[in-house]
Formats: sequence, C-alpha cells, structure tokens
Amino acid sequence: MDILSDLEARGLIHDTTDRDALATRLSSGPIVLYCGFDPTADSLHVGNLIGLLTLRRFQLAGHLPISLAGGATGMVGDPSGRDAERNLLDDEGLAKNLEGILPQLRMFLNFDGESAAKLLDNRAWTVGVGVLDFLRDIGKHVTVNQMVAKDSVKSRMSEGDGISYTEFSYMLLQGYDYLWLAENENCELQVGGSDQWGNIVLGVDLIRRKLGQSAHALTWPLLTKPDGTKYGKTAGGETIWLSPDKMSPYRFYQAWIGVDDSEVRKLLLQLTFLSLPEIDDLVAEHEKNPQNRLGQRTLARELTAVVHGEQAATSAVEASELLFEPSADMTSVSASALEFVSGEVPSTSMQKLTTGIVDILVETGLCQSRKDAKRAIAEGGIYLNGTRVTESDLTPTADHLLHDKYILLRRGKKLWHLLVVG
RNA sequence: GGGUCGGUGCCCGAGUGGCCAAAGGGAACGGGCUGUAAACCCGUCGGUUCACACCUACGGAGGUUCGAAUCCUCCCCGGCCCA
Repeated sequence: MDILSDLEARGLIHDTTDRDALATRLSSGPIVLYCGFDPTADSLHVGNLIGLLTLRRFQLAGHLPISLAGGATGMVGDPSGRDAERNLLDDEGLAKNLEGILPQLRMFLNFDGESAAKLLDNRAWTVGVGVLDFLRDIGKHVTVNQMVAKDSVKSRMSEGDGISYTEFSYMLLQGYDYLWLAENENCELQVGGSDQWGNIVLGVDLIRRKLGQSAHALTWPLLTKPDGTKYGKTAGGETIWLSPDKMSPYRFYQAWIGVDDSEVRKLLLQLTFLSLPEIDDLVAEHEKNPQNRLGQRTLARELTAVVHGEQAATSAVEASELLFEPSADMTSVSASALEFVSGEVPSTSMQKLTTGIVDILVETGLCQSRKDAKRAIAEGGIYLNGTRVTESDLTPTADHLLHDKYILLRRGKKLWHLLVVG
C-alpha cells in the first residue's frame, strides 16, 4: 500500500493540493517533505504527535523528512487556532524551549542511512534577512486581501481583541520557510494539522510565483475528542507532554488507558504503526469484551514505546498492573517494579518500624488526623500491600516489608503512598 | 459622613439565649455497583479519646448571663440606599 493510501485509510488526510499530482510524484521516487514545530514550550505535547508520526511514516516509506524547529517563527507566534494574542517569549525562554524540543524531534526519525532525515532551525535563514529585503522579496508576492481572507485572521478581526501586526505576519514567515526549503533543500511537500492549511498554501503560492515550481500541501484533521475539544489534556486537565521530565512515562501511559471506547479505533489508526489488518482484528477483539480494554492497553503501550522507548513502556505496564489490578500479588512483585512505582507515588522514609498504622497514615498525609485515619480504617478504606486493614491498632512489622524496605499503602481506590524503611 | 442589611464549618446557606459541633444542599472522602467511566445506592465529613467527657469553632476584642452563633459595647470587612 502506498503512503498516501495508507494515510487516507488511517483518516490522516484532511486536505491536499492536487491529489493525483502528489500521488504521481510520490510514486516516482523519494521526496523531501517538512513539518514545522514551534518551541512554544520546553516540551512537545500530544498536539505535535501526529506531525512527528507522519514524518516517520514518510521516512519509513522511503522519503526524506525534515523536522523544522521554529526558532524564528516561535518568536512571532502563530495565530492559527487561537482566539487571543500570544505572549511573546523572550530570548532566554525561547532558547530553553528549543533546547527542550530538539531531542524530541530527533527521537522520532532516523538521521543516518539512505533516507536520512534532517533537523533544521528556521532561524538559520530568517535571522539575517533585512526588513526591506523581506518586504520586497516576499511581501510583494502576497496580497493583503489573500492574507485577510484566512480563517485565523478573519476570526480574530471580527471578534476578540484583534490581531497584532506581528502575528498577522506569521504566515509570511512560514511561507518563506517553505520557499527557502524548496529552493535549498528541494523540499516539495509540507505537512501539518488542518489549522495550518492557510499558512501552507501561502507557501505553495509563493513557490509557484518565485520559483515557477509546483509544491504540495497535505494536512491531517486535528485530533479531537468526541466532544469536539482538542486532545492534549488528560481527564484531570493535565497537558499530555512528550518529555519524561514533564510527564512520566507512567502517567503518559495512563493518559491513554482512559480513552473512550469509541475513540480506540481512530486513535490506533492515527497514532500507532500497527497495520490496518492488525488494527481491524484488535478492534474486533476489543468490541467482544470492551471491559478488558484491550484497545486502550494496546494503544497506550504502543504509544508509550514510541515516545519513551520499549523499556519505559514495559515498566509502565507493570506499574499499572501493580497499582490497578486488585488481585495483584504484592508479595511477589519485583524490586524493579517497586522502584518504578516509587517515582510515581508520594513516598515517606522512616527510620524503623515502631509507629502504629494510625500515626503512619497521618504522617504520610493520607489521612488528616488520627480520627480521620481511624474512620478510614473502620470504613475499610485503607490497604497495606494490597490487603485491607481491619484493625486500627496494627503496627507494621518487618514481616510486612516488601524487598526488606517497602510498604505500599493505599487509601480508597487511587491514593497511594510508598513507605521506605531504613 | 448618615441610614440600613449582612459577615456561620471547604463553598452556599438555616439557626436569634440552653435540646448547637450547629438544619439543608453542594463539594470532598470511604464503601457498594462497575471496565482505573458516568449515573446510582449506603456511609463519613473540627480535634483528642475505646468511651463518658473535654478542647477548639459561628468576622475581631471585650461585656451581660448559671449558660451566647444567638443579647450589649467598641472595632474591622462587605452589600444596598441617602449625602
């Protein structure tokens, strides 16, 4: 199956310029394509995931992807999909953000071998350009009529606080990127989310006018939840970051475990490299027993492996089983799994075991007062190493220690605390 | 500046001398149900205590009283009306 049909089947094509011409071009040999990522934060997030994966899909199909870090465009701010002006980043913040996202951009692509990818920063060709040159060489080829007609601009002009000239100019910078890449890197295709369509075709036009060449655009639908809002946050409202420093692999994994059944198929198609028949089988299996959440588990595992690596994915699965399978046998759990868990739940260290369970609960913050702790125990809401605590005068002993140093406490279903003794 | 109404536990809000740790609702928490969901049902929801009891608490500080969230005085803060 060729790349375009594959993308189509996965629901990853929202719009393209001349579809047949693009298909012909793609089948005639490797093509250079690019996708831009602005350093708006010190890590990329799920919103950037499809872009990264799409570049990878193209590379796997033998094409030559360029990951473009928007060191220059990030200074200006893309108005697309925003209803308010962005705050400008200072140089220091921008540098920090760039530093954060560069390794992430590298992670998804292969930079060696036959179809080696490239990682570029648009500051390289933007910083030195003078205002007058820019206005004459780029500005002259674009009419304001055209620019004002873009949805991202129109909406900001008709409602809200308007749009600054800075952000209004964003599309010119992006157009210039495409032009520069076409001219210097033989780039013939730009891909992006559907909100990037206007910015991309502006570049396409620019290339036609300046270079007399044709260039292609391909966008995918923005990833949205059933309620129409963007993906990118967990149920708790936490942004799903790709950086392990900002969101641990475990929490990343958990974020996908919770997705709606109705979303499973779409997300597997769009976010994993599983083949279409594999996904069909998986979804069929999932629908037989939705309560097993095979689909979510597969999705979460695949995605965690892509973003954080195989090993982290395995640990995330293990830790999840430990914390969520009521039948999980704590006494046989591996030391490495406990080690991993200790990074995910709050922990307290104790010199030795002398205090009673009630005081321990207060010290760990699981309960607010001794009374609260006794109440929680009476209600059957306290578990020690997975076993419900029934006596409030219990004092844990060495027999309770897992691997000679851990005791895993739980209040209710989700509140964990690891006691490290020694 | 004058008048007036008000300030109650995480939030809203009842309570106008003892039966008030303070109704009711919401949030939160635990249990049940369940697919690490929603809804629903049950329970808990100031602290110490096994408990009797005691302590702390109704804007702040004093006072009256055997006894005050409730009455009085002063102060602080908010709403509204008049200047």
